[in-house]
Amino acid sequence: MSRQASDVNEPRQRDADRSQLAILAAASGEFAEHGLGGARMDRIAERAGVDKRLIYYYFKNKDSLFLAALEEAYRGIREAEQELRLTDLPPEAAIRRLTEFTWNYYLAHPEFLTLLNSENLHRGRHLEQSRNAREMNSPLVQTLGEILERGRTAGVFRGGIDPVQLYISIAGLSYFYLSNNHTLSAIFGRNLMLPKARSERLSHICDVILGYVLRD
Amino acid sequence: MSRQASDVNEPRQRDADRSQLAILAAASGEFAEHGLGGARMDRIAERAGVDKRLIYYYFKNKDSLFLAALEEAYRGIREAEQELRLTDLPPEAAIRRLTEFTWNYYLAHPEFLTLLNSENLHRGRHLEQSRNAREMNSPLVQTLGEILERGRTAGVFRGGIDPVQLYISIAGLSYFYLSNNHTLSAIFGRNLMLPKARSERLSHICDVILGYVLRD
DNA sequence: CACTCTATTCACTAGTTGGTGAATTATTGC
DNA sequence: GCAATAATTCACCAACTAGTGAATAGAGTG
Repeated sequence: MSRQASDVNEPRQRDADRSQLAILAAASGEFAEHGLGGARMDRIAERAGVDKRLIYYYFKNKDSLFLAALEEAYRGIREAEQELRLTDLPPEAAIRRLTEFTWNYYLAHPEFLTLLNSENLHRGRHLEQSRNAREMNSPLVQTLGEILERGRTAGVFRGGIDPVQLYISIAGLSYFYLSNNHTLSAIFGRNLMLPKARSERLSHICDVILGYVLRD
Repeated sequence: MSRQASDVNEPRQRDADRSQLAILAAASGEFAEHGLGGARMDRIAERAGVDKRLIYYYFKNKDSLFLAALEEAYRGIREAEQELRLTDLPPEAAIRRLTEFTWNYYLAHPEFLTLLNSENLHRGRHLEQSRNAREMNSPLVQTLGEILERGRTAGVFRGGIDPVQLYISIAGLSYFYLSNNHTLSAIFGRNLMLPKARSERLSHICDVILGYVLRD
């Protein structure tokens, strides 16, 4: 951001970068736990160990802070996805890996799910103002398209699959289970977060997705 | 609730039933639009055309009101599902019908989705206190189990399908697309709510689900 | 018609809540 | 070492917000 961290580890009193990062992390947690409406600026300040005024100094207001947290969340998952190196894998392995990764990432980052839910509750009005939202996410669709094309020409995948539809399905099968696990566990009377239930879910998802893309 | 409506249509000044229903409907809308934290009791009163005090008279407090709205939402979808008469249909047609119904119901009742999202944000703490949540939803799992069994013995479905997993997948494929349509539309740079996109989605979902349940 | 109960309204508050003006201190460039 | 600038703190507020006490007015009953 503004200044480079010095290589010596002397405890600095002032550190713009660290403050901003602390605020962003605190905001992520707070927004994820309480939603945009339920999040409290005072609480974010406290969590970040920073005076509340500083939040407004670096991030204009609550909505801008929310957008910053949201963009950071997308950056996180897309960065992790890039590291999968799906283009180096055979088509079927690539799809399986993406599916498993998506499940595991959501599982490890529940704040990503609730952040997205909040943004959708507000009709995507924050993301609308973000100019780098689309370009941050388009590589994924392109990679997926290439995998599908490779699979099709190799004769292992069926043709005519829309990469966007497929990605939404891969994501949705994990997302819904994890995001709604409390209501689902309640209405079905069984704890869906037990290790056994979770592994059964992942294998079910893989069955569904691979059963769809693979040529019969 | 407390009193029967008279069969004549004279405009009554006082009507406990009508007030409660109006409050519940207004609460549903308000909670769905703003979430639990963002919902305003004053606004609910205004939407219901009722003094705010009346809300507390009939529904203790905000949380109880939210639970009431939530239970009402579940009652709505489960009631509609019962009317599908899935047990009268051949297995494949039944699954297709349930899948299409789920999509269409979510599409027509977006408040159902956001209400559930809110409840999950709050870790299902309202639904936990509801003692009729499970029994309201169990018939669906039973029906689905019967359909799967019929399909399997008829040789058209594969075996070993968990009805809960399948229902979560059927629901999830529609839910995620519709609930997160704003962020998805933004990051993929294409309007997912256009009629063409919607019909493509439904047909994709049917392909995925039926491709999974049908024996190869 | 009076009486009782229920439905509804009115006035009010204690505690928040997002946001800000202005002072203050550390850091950095000169 | 001295300005200038950036980072941080402090005190404060107007608008809200869930919730309540108490008064009031219909509706059914005898």
